[in-house]
Amino acid sequence: MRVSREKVAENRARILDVAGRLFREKGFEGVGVADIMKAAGLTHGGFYGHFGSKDQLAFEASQALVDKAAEHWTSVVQEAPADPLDALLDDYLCRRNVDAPGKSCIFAALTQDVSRHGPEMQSAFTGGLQALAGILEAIVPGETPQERRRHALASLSAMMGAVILARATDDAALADEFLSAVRETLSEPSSAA
Amino acid sequence: MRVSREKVAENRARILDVAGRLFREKGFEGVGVADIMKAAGLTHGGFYGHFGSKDQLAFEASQALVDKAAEHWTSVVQEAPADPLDALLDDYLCRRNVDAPGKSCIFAALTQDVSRHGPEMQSAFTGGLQALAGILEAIVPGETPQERRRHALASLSAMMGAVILARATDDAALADEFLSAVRETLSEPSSAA
DNA sequence: ATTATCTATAGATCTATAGATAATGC
DNA sequence: ATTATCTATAGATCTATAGATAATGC
Repeated sequence: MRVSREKVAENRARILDVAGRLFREKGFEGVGVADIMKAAGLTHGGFYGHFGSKDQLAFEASQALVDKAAEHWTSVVQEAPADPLDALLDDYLCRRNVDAPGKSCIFAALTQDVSRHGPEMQSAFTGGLQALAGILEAIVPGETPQERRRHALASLSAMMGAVILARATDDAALADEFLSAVRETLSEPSSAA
Repeated sequence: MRVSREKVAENRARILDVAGRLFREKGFEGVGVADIMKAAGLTHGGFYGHFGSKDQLAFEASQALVDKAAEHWTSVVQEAPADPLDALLDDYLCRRNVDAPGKSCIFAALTQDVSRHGPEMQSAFTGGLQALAGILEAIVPGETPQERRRHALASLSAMMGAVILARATDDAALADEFLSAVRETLSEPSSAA
């Protein structure tokens, strides 16, 4: 059952896409190659024609999601030139984001998994974090570049921390409190101090 | 090879202790029952005399670590009545904490794993997060209880977010920046605003 | 006699590979 | 003829259990 060259590229892209979703939902170790291929509508054995190993897929899918996150943040900021920080906070700190890990930020879903992985994966995450920090530096309050850098990294920690904690509780009210607490704290100009 | 009743209790406690360390280091799915028992100096099969399943061990070990975290925070705060918030920030946002996940805060190590688990585990986490939030509420700046509550949840998000992100990067300078950014932002009284 | 632990293994699952199959593309 | 996918399976690993072993505690 050979397929056209175009279909091959399509299949590879679909495997990457499905893997990105399942990894974010279940973690790298919570999903197998067979699960991914089945969700992509292909057979288990066909996987190794596209990727050398599950680890290589995990790396490529993660790199793609890291890049996608930076692109998404850039577009959210560009589409709201009047109040880019508020737009970003609204976009990130929302229930939809908390409830759909398979469709949202890789950092909120796989950071702890990545910290247990090898240096390639951590290098991809480092690049993504620097990119997001750079976007924030340009829009957070602060008198000096140092102040804005510090504020950007603290904001990044709080935003991702809030979503990560909100997902781990079965108390919906507490989850919402995490989101709104960070939302309100970061949108106050005085919090830059 | 039967052992004394006292030894049995000791063995059970050691399994829990070793499991708590290995789970924090490698995640719930990254370590097996055999690994845990070997690290505890016992054989694989003996496990099921102490716990009904791996999942039950994961729950009991997590509950114990959640309780331990709240006790630790309480003692840190009590030992520095002059500046409890600074003491807590110093204790939490440090390299030793980042570098030794097996010995430090369960929330910084297993929160994303827990968000993929069942409601019992999430319930244990919820209780722990409320306890830590309560400790923070008493020591963060803020005029009203609402303001302190909000500040406590935002601080919790930033503290845990910083350690989680610091662990996922291979760039030691960036990791330190996350820690110091949150450290400095949260210790400034004006940041409560 | 009871029972905590050990030895051995069943049964399921997971990654990866080998060879067969069948449609594309020279 | 080439090659992307499929079928089938090897080999490793993981959870859990059954029966044997040997030291405790009535």
